[in-house]
Amino acid sequence: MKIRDAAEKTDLTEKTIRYYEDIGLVVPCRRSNGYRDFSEQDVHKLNFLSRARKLGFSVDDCRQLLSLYSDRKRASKDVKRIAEAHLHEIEVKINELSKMQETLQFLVTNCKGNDRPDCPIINDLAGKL
Amino acid sequence: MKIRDAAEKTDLTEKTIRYYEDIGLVVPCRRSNGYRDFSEQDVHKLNFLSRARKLGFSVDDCRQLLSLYSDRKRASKDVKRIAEAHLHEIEVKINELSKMQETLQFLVTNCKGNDRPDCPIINDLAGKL
DNA sequence: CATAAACCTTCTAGTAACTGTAAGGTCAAG
DNA sequence: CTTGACCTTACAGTTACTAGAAGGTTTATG
Repeated sequence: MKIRDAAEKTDLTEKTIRYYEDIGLVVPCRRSNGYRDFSEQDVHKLNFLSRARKLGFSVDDCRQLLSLYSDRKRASKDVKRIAEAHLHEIEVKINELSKMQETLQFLVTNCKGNDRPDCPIINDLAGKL
Repeated sequence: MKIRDAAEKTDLTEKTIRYYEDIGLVVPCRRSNGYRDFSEQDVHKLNFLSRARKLGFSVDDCRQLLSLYSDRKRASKDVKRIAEAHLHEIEVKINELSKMQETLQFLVTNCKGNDRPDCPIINDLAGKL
């Protein structure tokens, strides 16, 4: 299967698929003309990557997950460990963003948003209270 | 004031401050020996940047905010517009992360995390259900 | 059959916002 | 006078791609 079809089947771009080959994640065979030839197996892996990335796993996490995916003797605790670590990162990010959101919402609400210069947002950023 | 002191007063690293000079955000004078010499004004601006970055504004947003900060004739609506756009981005990110969190939490909860290979996380990523 | 469109290839550079490291100049203290 | 703390620049690396250029191959059309 050529790269375009692989891209369509996996909801990845051709660029991304080539990139994943570059970094050694999924390396397809080549035809005699030099074109990449993706097997069903390759497409499965790309789909796996596509889904894992959409859950926010880093490419490095994906590499490990893909290795576990291909390992019939894997221990589910190894998978779970990676997922839990990622879950923790997500929680941390959500907390950070929520704090920003709260502060910003307060400032925006109190900003009149008119043609005058006085602005609680600027004041806050300037450290003036 | 030398860069080390500026860094301490603004909760930025020296690297970051040099970077901000590189991209033209805060450009201090130089002493005869080539050392940077930060004025109080410079430190105010760096502090402004430090706070804006901590609220998640992009460096590009910061550039605009800094310009508005220095503009006595600014209209608060210009500031508010930037802040609202950023607030919206934050909301979008939180929503994305929350979805990931929900899915991942479900999968992690259902993974036994033992030495056996069967794993709902891997199954989900593989598209098997 | 020629050619043009559609597809494929590699390579380099750019993105965001820094961080790390190396090589080297300056200055105050002992 | 030399040691150590501080300063400088410059270049590479980080993440995960994306854009674009230059060019080879295949397929469809006139």
